[in-house]
Amino acid sequence: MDDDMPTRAGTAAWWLARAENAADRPRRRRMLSLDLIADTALSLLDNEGADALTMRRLAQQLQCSQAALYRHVTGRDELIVIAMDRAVGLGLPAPPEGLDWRQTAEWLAHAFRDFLLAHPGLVAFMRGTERLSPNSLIGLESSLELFIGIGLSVREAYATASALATFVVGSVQFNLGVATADPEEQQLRQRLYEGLDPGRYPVLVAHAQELSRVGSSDEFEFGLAALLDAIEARITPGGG
Amino acid sequence: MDDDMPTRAGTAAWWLARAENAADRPRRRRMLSLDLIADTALSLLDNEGADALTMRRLAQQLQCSQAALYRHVTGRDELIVIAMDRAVGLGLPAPPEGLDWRQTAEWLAHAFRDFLLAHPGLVAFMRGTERLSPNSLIGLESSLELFIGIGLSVREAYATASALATFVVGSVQFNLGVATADPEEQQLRQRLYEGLDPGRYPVLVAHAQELSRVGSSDEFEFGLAALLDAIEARITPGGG
DNA sequence: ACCTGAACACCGTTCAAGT
DNA sequence: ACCTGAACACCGTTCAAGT
Repeated sequence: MDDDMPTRAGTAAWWLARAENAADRPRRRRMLSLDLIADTALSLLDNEGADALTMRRLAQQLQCSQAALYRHVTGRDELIVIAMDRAVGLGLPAPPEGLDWRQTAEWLAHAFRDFLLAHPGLVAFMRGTERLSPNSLIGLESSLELFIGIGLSVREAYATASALATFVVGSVQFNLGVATADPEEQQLRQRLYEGLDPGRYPVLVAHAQELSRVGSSDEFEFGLAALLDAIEARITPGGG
Repeated sequence: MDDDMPTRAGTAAWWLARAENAADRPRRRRMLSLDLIADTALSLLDNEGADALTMRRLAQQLQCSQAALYRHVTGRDELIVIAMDRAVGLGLPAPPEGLDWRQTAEWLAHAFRDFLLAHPGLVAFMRGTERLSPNSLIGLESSLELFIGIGLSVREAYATASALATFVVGSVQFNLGVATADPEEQQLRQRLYEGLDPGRYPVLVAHAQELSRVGSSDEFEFGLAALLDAIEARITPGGG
């Protein structure tokens, strides 16, 4: 019906259309390719930050005209979705053998978090539009196998995998501009808490120093352990 | 030392400077005020989406010049942080009386999530820069009181409150472009799963229909329950 | 058939010039 | 003392014109 209406990048319809058109996509003999563009976008993000990901700079980096990019990509949004799929592939390596389900989930969560922390330019662009991308689906598939394998229903397994992914990405995103580990930042935070009205913020004022020292890893480890505990409770008879 | 270097909006140093300068901020007798600007920004976000939040459109909406905005705000980033603080204030109403700690936390999490879902234009701008804002600190203070009140340490209480906030915001953000409840979207997702290579994606192919029906609320409710269970385990002797 | 220069319609931010 | 028009240096995207 509306097949010729432009579809927002990242939607199911968009991924479907991509899969169906994979065959007759232009086989380039030139240097410029979608893969090269996506890789260049990622390195631009790493080297110069999120603001540097513009079509102009990308073209400059690739030594082509801006317009040439539009032969491989319908626009900036699509480019971002494709670049994020690549990033997911890089951030989700295969876990080591011989771990039990909990260790596996924990290992993957830490691996992806560490990857995002090492590439802070990426994380601003993770908005769920990459959830249906090939590499995300590989991650989803193995998570589902893992959780169905220990006895969760398909629905539970999906909700579980999804909540874990949400939490890992969300906790990095939500701490992007905070620098909780920097001692100077901590001291400023302490001063901020101490200077509050003790009538309205009694706890923050009373525990200013201790609170200013809690970092984003504390938050992450608590949340991750909580989610894993909940899975464990769900597969233990009498639990939950 | 570097007090006259411009500080990034949302950092502790920035909020500190704001608090200290509160006294001698210009008392405007004109219509234009920071509050009005922030409110207009929020309504622009609601009515026209995230892309519409530009200094130009804001000035147009307020019937002033673009340059006039810069008398109240150092730039767009600062405006966004301030607007997000307003949003947090609107999204975190006081919970009803008579609830126990778990019901309270649950109520607040749902209230904030519902608020974000009702204002999808906002959530893209929540990146943690508003974590130290006045209204966020009000929420933090009351969460800390809640969790310290049931026996958690200060550190645990902070990590708990933080993880909950992260998960609520993250789960909305991570599902922004997904529309999991739309039947048409679900059907497209099912087709996408079904069309995958059964060798590489056996679970996704086998359970395509069921998986395509799981929505973002399933994910949210699982995660929220998990976090609350973990708190409960931590305060129950012998738990955790 | 393929690529590009140049344009279009936007941005955020600044500042000389007005009143 | 306060405000603004107009500019500056950028954007994403398009398309007539080149080879």
